[in-house]
Amino acid sequence: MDQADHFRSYLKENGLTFTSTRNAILMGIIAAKGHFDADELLDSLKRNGQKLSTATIYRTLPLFVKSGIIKETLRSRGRARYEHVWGHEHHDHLECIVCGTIIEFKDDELETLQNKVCGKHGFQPVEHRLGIRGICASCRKK
Amino acid sequence: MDQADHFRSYLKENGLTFTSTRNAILMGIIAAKGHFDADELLDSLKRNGQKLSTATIYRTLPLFVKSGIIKETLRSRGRARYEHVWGHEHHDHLECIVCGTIIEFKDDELETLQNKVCGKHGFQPVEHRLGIRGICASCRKK
DNA sequence: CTTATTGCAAAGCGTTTGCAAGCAC
DNA sequence: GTGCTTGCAAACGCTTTGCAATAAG
Repeated sequence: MDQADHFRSYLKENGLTFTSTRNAILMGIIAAKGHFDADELLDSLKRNGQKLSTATIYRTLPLFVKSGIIKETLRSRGRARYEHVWGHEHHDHLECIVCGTIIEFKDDELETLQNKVCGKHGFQPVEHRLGIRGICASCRKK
Repeated sequence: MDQADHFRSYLKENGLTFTSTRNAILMGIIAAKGHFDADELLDSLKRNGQKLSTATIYRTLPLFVKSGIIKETLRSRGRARYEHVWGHEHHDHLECIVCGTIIEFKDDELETLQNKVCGKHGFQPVEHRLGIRGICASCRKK
């Protein structure tokens, strides 16, 4: 089952409809390949000739989050950011404070250790966000 | 040197003044013992009879951040949250999505591992934020 | 006197919502 | 038809800013 099907069933289960607008938004999410915010998504869809209002974007994004297609990540410059998770492995971020580049990484040991910490506190993790800010390799050279 | 002295010198170095209003805000930060947001800080100071406007709070908090007295943490419910770091050890957060409780923890292994990951990418970390959201022990029992 | 600080009110900005029109089933 | 969707514009909530008054050195 691909993500369009998955989204469709999520909607059906909740008495909602898979409209062409929602399909267009899904295409936009896929096209974003990774991270985006509401405004970027809206722009990219409009540039492709899609008729769309901000209200619709803001009303639709939570549906994609609830269905597990995307998830919210750390906000940046005052805006909520989203990450396409369907078909993408979980990863964390290194964010360069000089050039703004975001490096994605995944470290199993780190994940394991986090779960261990949760266990110590009787805490059942649902999701985590790890963002490390610093200076990337190429900016350090300069 | 205590934090009031430290803040005072930070201000002096930047041609700014240590006013009684700023002193009151510092007292409020200390009294908050841990985490707070602009609104909570404003309220607590006003309750104690301090005359203070929102504009001043918002203009002053960045000074405390830059001087290293406090730092911004993950926002919650749309508000920027701050954490008193002067004299407090670094720690990360477990945030319960049911009751909202924030559990602080510190894990050296986790820190070490994070630095190792940074090393792998030639990345020089400046700060990191790890927030794990999930369900706390007491909410799980219910 | 000169420069920084404060309060007020208004503006900003991302996000949300009420309402009426438009679609899907 | 009934109920979900959409766009528009207005509302919202947190944060920022312009301006004039005030305080500090």
